[in-house]
Amino acid sequence: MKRDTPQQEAIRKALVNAGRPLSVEELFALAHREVTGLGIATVYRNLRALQSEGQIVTVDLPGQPPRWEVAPESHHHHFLCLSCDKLFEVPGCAEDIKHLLPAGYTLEEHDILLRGQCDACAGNAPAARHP
Amino acid sequence: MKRDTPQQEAIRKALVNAGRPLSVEELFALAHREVTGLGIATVYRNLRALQSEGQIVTVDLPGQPPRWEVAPESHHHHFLCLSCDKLFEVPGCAEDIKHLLPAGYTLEEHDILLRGQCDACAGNAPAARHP
DNA sequence: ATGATAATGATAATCCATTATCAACAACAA
DNA sequence: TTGTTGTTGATAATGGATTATCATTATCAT
Repeated sequence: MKRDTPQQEAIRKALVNAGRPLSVEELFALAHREVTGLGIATVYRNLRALQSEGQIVTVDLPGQPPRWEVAPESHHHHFLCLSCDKLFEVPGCAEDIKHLLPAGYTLEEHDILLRGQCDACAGNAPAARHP
Repeated sequence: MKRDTPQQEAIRKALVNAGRPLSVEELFALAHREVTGLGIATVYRNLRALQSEGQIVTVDLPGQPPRWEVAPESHHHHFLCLSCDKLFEVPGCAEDIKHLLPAGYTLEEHDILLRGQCDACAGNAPAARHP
């Protein structure tokens, strides 16, 4: 029977509190603050578990290992900061992507990835806005 | 001094003739038709060489090894067929992606990836349109 | 409080894509 | 034609992320 552990809770809460997709490394660092001695294997294990429970989903980026976010409630895309390498959720969508579709092709899914400087790295924000 | 070889030419021509980004596997299969005995290491070697010459660029897809296309002349994005796994170039861009950008963030780059059925797989095309 | 056993942490093993190695081959200047 | 040496093909090695293993620990129904 399933059991609750501090490790599980630390990992789940880190994802929820972050409010943005986390890499395994980010997640490990955050959860490790709560549970000293946390092992990386436990992070991977619990990520898989949370995924199969439908609580979280992977965010695949070009040329990078996947990140993880809480199962989204609404359609959105992502912004990757080229300075701090943090990934952010951006709500909404670009309507006119459908105009890109060549004749004869059918569209089922799409991804949009924006890259640049996040507010903190662009110098527009107080420090530690995204801890 | 640099030397010309049938392997080099087969690899470069396969990319040019394909008219769309190719994976290493696709490229290897195509070039192997021209040069029997072609080794996979030669494919990787020549891809790197063509890249450093600026003739080709990588196309990074989420969760997949990179593909390769001839250095683009104009801004474009890509369409991935969920049936045949071929990647196609789609010209143009979605103008209103800039509206996605949160306040305080600055945009430097963006990627758009469409997914669905290509014309051949959607049943709209004669066979072998994209050999 | 205790026993059954799920979960953990350390780390070895695996998986895949890519790169390094090196003997054999082949391009090409002379 | 020949010598130099850039290139190739086969394959071992590498690198990085993820998974498996297993002894130990900790949860929780009883």
